[in-house]
Amino acid sequence: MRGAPSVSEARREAVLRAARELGYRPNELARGLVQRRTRTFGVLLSDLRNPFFAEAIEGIKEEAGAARYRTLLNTGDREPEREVEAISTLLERQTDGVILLSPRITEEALEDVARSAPTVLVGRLAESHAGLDCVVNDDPAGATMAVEHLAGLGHRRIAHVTGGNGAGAADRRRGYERAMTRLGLGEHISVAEGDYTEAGGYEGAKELLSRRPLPTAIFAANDLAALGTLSALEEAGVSVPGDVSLVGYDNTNLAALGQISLTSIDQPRHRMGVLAAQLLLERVESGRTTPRREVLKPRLVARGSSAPPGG
Amino acid sequence: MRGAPSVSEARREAVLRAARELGYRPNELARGLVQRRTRTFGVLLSDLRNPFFAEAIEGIKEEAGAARYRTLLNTGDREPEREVEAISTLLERQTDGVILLSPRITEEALEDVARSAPTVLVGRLAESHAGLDCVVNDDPAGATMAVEHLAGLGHRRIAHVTGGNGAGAADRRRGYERAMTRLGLGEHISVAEGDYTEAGGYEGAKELLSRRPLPTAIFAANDLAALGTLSALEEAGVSVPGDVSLVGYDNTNLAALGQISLTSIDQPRHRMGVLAAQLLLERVESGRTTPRREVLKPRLVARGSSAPPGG
DNA sequence: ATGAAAGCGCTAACAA
DNA sequence: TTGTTAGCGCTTTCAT
Repeated sequence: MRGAPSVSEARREAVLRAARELGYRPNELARGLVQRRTRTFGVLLSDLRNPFFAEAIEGIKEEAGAARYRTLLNTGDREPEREVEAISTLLERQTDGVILLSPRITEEALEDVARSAPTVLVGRLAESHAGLDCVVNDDPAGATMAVEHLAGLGHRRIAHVTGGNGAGAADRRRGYERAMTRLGLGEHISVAEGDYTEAGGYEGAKELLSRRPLPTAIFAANDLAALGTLSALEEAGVSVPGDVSLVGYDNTNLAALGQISLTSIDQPRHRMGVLAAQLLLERVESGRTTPRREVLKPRLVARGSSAPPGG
Repeated sequence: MRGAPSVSEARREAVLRAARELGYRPNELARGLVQRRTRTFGVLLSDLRNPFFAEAIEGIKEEAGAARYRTLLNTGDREPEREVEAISTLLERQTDGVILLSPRITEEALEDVARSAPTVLVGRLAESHAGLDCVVNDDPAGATMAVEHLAGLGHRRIAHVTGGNGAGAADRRRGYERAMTRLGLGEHISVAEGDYTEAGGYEGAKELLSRRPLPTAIFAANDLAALGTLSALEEAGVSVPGDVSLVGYDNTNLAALGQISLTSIDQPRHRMGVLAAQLLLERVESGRTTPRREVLKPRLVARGSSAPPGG
């Protein structure tokens, strides 16, 4: 009898002590089966290598923990199908709800998930609002900030390494293209595919370096891609910010490293995690079903990787 | 009837189709309850910010997946008590076994876990062999390599920033001290506490910088700590490797970044993950109970952060 | 090849 | 306050 309402003190202690001695662990499976809830949230994170998620998860755990919810993590290694599987693993264990951090799964798979359990999507907007909440930073605005920052420094040939089919990548790319057009730099739009990873950024940057004229600035879709870009530039003997300025996205701890000193667009990760957990709690505890969207403001953090061209 | 031995094709298809249409998901809790096994491994990782674990987990997932085992992750944010809780969350959901990646929990808590379920400890050796397997790299040997590398370059005042109470940190520290003594550099032993994080490395390096004479080389207990050390050095206007050489541990992707170019001791992370999963599978499937220890060889990867002193 | 019944470890509802 | 009973969704065993 765990946490029963009316049991004598003596008995409770005796039982608890005995349990401890026997190394008893309650079988949460059985408990969950009868209670039809497990007080557990499932969290899918798209990439264990991206430090962006660590802080978001801290926020989730804080908020969930305060409401006495446990958290279970899983990852699908950025592969849509593996992500679906990873989410299934979570769902089949009857997590009361799931938070999907920047998943790459299709809209269809997303709707399947949302139909199965309360779902909060982070880092990406669902096309259909069907019964799931979204927490994002304003990607188009963030991309615009990056472009305006570089243009403000005097750059015109500003290129972009995308996040491929990653969460929010399309919005960042569109934001870049629109900002360029709006600033009258439409003819200088130059886009290379990446995929939110270091390797992807490296390949994207190589592609950009093969084009002429060379860009004087590059906006990478996230910090990881910016690091890959940095490697490609260095390898090609292109100095940063001397020859090419660079701006990333996420403002992870990597961007802040002295040797990297990457100008980056900050997302309020911790806050996003907290918000995601709150939204999920609302759905699970208060039974809210009307979908909600939270769009947070990004913020540019200028560092050493961006400077006027030809500087 | 999932995967039954003898059901007519027609029926099977019909049922499967209907299930799909209804969005049916099997309740693995119920299944696990009756089968008394869940075909799920729990994995605790100590730090989501440390890219070291990403590859180890890939290895685990590969090997476990091949044997049709699912994987569930959790983290305790490097706090011993939270780790215990995170492991409980895993265990109470009846994971068939757990893999603990560099946990900070006490030996006692570790034994509790091992008593509850098949357990494989990675990154740290258990004092008692009681029914759990260990997969580690040879930390004393790795630390020795770091010291010998630096001494070979001509350094004598080689200091060490520790990993605090982190997994394997004590062994790395001892390896450092012994190697220094063996090389006749005992009087130059200088140790500052860190904790396997960037912040810890930063603080440890600040401490070292406050001592006189300054070291000409620093061996940091892991790459994250080395990054923190790098920040502290840069802040103090100390150039690397000009004034001070630096060696890390883990050889994460961070060490390989061109701007960082950190000499580091490599651990075969992927292999360690594969091995851990294999050991756990042996315990779970073949019922092995005799404990095993796998000690893998580390390897020094020299990069730009280490050079002869006064260079 | 299919249906019926028992039971996994737990909690909820009720009776004593 | 305590003991008893039923049943969560599934698999397994035994009849049919």
